[in-house]
Amino acid sequence: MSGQVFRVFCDIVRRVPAGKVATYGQVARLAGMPRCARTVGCAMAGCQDPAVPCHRVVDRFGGTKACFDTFAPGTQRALLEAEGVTFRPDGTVDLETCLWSPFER
DNA sequence: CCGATGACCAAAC
DNA sequence: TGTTTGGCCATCG
Repeated sequence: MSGQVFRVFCDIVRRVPAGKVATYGQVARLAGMPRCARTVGCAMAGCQDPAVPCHRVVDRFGGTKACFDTFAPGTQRALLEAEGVTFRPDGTVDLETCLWSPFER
């Protein structure tokens, strides 16, 4: 919570409904910084705020392997599946079905 | 206190 | 059309 940008990211991630996922680039774009996708992940890893569903934020391909440092392997997937998010056979989130649209809620 | 790195993405060559 | 480099903010060392 040291920066205002950080706050913006949290606000956007917080408005992602259960059963939907958002990409780092999407969140960054909504925050007004299209090239600040890295900061989003960094902020999530550094903050880990319980009010911010970091597990609903995935990379552009729907992969969550990069989160193994913060989330144990399979933990994030279990949370998303519990919320109704569908996964592909390759272990990535089905963005075609569960990608969150910023225009809805 | 300063330098380097990082849960990434998109534009440019 | 594919590959490479740049960039943004925060956190770690």
